[in-house]
Amino acid sequence: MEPIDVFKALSNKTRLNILEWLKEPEKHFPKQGAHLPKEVSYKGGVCVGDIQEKAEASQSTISHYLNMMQKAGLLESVRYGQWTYYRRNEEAIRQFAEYLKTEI
Amino acid sequence: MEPIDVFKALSNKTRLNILEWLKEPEKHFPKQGAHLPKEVSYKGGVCVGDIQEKAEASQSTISHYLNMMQKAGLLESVRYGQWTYYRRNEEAIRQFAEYLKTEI
DNA sequence: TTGACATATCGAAAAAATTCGATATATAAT
DNA sequence: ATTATATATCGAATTTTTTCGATATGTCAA
Repeated sequence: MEPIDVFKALSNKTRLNILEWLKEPEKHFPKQGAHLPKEVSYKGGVCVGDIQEKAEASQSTISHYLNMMQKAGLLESVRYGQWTYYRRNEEAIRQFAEYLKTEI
Repeated sequence: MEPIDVFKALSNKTRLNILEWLKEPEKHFPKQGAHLPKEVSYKGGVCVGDIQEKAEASQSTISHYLNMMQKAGLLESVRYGQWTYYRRNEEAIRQFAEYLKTEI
């Protein structure tokens, strides 16, 4: 987890929004999980299409953003069938906040 | 203090270094304060030239960086004669770390 | 197996950030 | 006044980021 990549990932309003939305997925994505079979229920994950719709950018842009945020360590993803669900990587985020507090 | 501006300011290795160096100015800038009259002694501030020398970038680039970091709220500056001293804005940095911990 | 849908990847145009040297401004020293 | 020094600002070239539409890949349903 390179701090610089995290800072870059967070220096964009849309990406920052996505991270905040994913703190309370059920609040910001009322329809979330519609495609998820109950038995797997990827806790808190939201599919790309739902995120795209809310973020109002093109599909490729959002896909790119999510990939960037995942590489930075902020998000993690799981694929179920044709859907990819993204959720926050809380442990990594916590670590980053800790790093910021102690090192910066 | 716009979080996005802070994230942008921090998404560059040189600027991140500067912020860290300024945590312990006497350690990283042994000659610091050489120009400062004792009676004013701008606690912990380091002049642009010293920062530039250590950062190994052009004078205009460093001046630009410092200005950017100040606008973001990370640094504050005072001018004494022909020298401008920059130091960390600890209160703003603390606030930012707090924001990150609670909002992100 | 064909068609529909979700997401990822590609390639390119536009916008923004990086970085420099040159120059301007301000102060200090002679 | 002139000269030297420190920093800021300007203008431009280069690099990186943003953002899109088009296309590829993978999965599901009929």
